Amino acid sequence: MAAVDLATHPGHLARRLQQAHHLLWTTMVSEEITSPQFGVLNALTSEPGLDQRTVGDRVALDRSTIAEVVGRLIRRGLLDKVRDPADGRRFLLHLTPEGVRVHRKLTVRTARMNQVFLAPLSAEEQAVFLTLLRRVSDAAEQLRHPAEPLPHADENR
Amino acid sequence: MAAVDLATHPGHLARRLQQAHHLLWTTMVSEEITSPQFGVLNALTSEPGLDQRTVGDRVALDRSTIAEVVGRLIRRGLLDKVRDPADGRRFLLHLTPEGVRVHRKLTVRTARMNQVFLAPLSAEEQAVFLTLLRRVSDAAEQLRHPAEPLPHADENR
DNA sequence: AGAAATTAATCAGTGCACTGACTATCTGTG
DNA sequence: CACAGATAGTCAGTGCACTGATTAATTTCT
Repeated sequence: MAAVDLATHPGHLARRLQQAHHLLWTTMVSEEITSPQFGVLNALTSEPGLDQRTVGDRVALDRSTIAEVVGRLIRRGLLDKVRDPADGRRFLLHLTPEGVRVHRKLTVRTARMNQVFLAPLSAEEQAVFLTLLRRVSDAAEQLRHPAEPLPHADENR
Repeated sequence: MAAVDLATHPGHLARRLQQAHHLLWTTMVSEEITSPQFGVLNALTSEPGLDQRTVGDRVALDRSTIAEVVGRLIRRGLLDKVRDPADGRRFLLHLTPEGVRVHRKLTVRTARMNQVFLAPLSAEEQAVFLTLLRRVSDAAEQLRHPAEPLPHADENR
């Protein structure tokens, strides 16, 4: 007995939301380029020449994952990376002309997809939804990089 | 030039929300048992003897993923599966005593974790947040199984 | 200048997630 | 009863995500 209702668990709903998004993305945006990959292209559109780690920060991909995503984009010829002459640890990333083209094409499609995705909500609800998503995500992000020593719950009180 | 703001993209925020949840889960609930694994234990707590596919439906895991998750839970001794004598295609799943014990322990911790996760929102905001998450996810789910107005189509409001 | 600490990136290992192909079993209709 | 279609589960392949260990380059602190 004592089973809980997963529909009241934000973590479960977060996973379902991502599944829903994945479904719409692959049908309405692209089967080749994924949403995180688009995020990388987008970051390098506004800030060309960023290093790998900083791009990861911009699109919320950790150092291991950003390496894989960048690798795939390079293999597809959408990106290239060169060692930073000023700091030999870094690789600087730039979009190729093809990368620019793909980003532009997908930007239009993602806009349409976002509309469909949020269509079940009214305009005001959509705004609230995005704000709440941001607030919860940002708050947890603070825990990862604690600005202050966080009140870590006592294990067995 | 034409870069978009990912903070307005629900898909990006959904991914960030899941990352946030993962962080809290591993620190506050368990490093061994994952959230989807808990979902499976929970489903079998309320409905023991379900077959694999149905459990997958309950916790939103597709047929491939549920197979892997179930495999891990069996390896950990929290679950066992037996062929359905009435239908040789199916495996029926049951919690082991250890599985019951783990589910009970984690249930308490997930409740605490959910509180922390949603703490940045007021009580009313939390309710709104969960409702909006459900509505968007459910709507996209309709697209997967093309809507057919059936009598019992609205199982759960 | 030289040792110590920091930082960027890689690698190995584990787990979730989806698709498409395949096997085995069951069901419905003629 | 037989066979076509549906269903449960597996398997191979790809991609995201996190951790911990390692390597190489840079910065900081004596």
